[in-house]
Amino acid sequence: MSQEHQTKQAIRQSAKRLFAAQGYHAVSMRDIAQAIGKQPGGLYNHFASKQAILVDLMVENLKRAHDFVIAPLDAAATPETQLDRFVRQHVAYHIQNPEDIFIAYMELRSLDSDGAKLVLKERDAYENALRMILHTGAQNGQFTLADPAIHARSILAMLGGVTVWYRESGKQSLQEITESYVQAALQSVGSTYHAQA
Amino acid sequence: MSQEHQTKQAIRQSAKRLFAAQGYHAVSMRDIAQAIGKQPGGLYNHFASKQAILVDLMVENLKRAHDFVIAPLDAAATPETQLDRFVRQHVAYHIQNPEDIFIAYMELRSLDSDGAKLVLKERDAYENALRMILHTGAQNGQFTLADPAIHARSILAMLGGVTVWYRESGKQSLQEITESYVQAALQSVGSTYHAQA
DNA sequence: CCCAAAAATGAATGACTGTTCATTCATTTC
DNA sequence: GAAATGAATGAACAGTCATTCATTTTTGGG
Repeated sequence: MSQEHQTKQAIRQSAKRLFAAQGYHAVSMRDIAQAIGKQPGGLYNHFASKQAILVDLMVENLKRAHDFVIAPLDAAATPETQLDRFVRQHVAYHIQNPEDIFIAYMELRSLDSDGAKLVLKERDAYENALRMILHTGAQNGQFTLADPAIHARSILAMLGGVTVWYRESGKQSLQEITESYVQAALQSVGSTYHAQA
Repeated sequence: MSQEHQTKQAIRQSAKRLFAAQGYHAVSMRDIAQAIGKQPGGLYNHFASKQAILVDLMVENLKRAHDFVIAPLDAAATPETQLDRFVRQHVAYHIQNPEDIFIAYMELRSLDSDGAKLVLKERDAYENALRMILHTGAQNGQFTLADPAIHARSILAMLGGVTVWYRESGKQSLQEITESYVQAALQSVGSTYHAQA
């Protein structure tokens, strides 16, 4: 049983690394098998198809992101504090899981219709949490924004760039980058709240 | 001669549409040929390879973006006005050329080393123009930002989301979306400048 | 120690890949 | 009207793709 898990986990890890580096369609089952020192046929003892590996990676990623970013938020805190904490955790998760994040952004279109349904359900739950923070903040007057949905997407798109930036930047520390993003996110919704690390 | 251009342009258009919809590796030369009602072998009368088609699309896109967004900027204007105009033109170009933009973001890794050199040269010229605006604004005190380079990338990443957002949003007009992005971009660098459409 | 179940093998399958090429066709140039 | 030019054809090439499967090997529990 631990043997089974070992191989299955090795497949996950290798597939994740290869999909992130080259893209789903550019990676073959032979590549994945070779990366773990096995024959391609054996992969089908653990996953029904190449597509099933991709779906597994994307769904598991979104569940872990939700547990790490959304679940710990204090519903009783102010919207500014919630947004502050959201950005910090979101950025931290991005930095800690660059390959998962890259795959999540790039390989949505490589999903077939069944897989897309599962993945999008998880993604919507995540986005909706941010929308609610902005919505509440706008209602209470702490935020200045025309539409919570569009600002939520704008913030997520902005934060999505952190992976690329962090990789290419040598000079900035993770803390400096995080503070910049917290500042940019808070200012983008017109908040005068001062970030607290 | 016009016959040649007709077919070559038809290849460009079909390849652009297919690459944007399915991704470079998911599209075959047969798919492109079929889309223009020709045989696959004939494509090689106009492009040396599949890779050459991708490079052609990406380089031409960046040259057109530069002509449309960067070139018209008034170097004598204030950084706030320049950033305002940059965002408007940038967003407009994104909305008007969603397929080019999608390919530019997604298919960088599908380039071989020769093609990547050509494409990245064009991209750097574009990014550098925004960096200079932020740099000048920070020096003159109109902007509040720790690092022009990181804020430039953060803005570009934020604006990059406009294509996805615009496609999925039914309620917001292009003008409303543009104003939101101008506001978000200006606020993200701490400017108190009021956008003027 | 045995035996059932799981895992791995390695060859085979048919379909699809980018690319080449001899040939044909249409159009333009002398 | 002949010669030249470039575009299009459609078959063929060698290679790769995801997947299947009969077979062998490994494993863990009674």
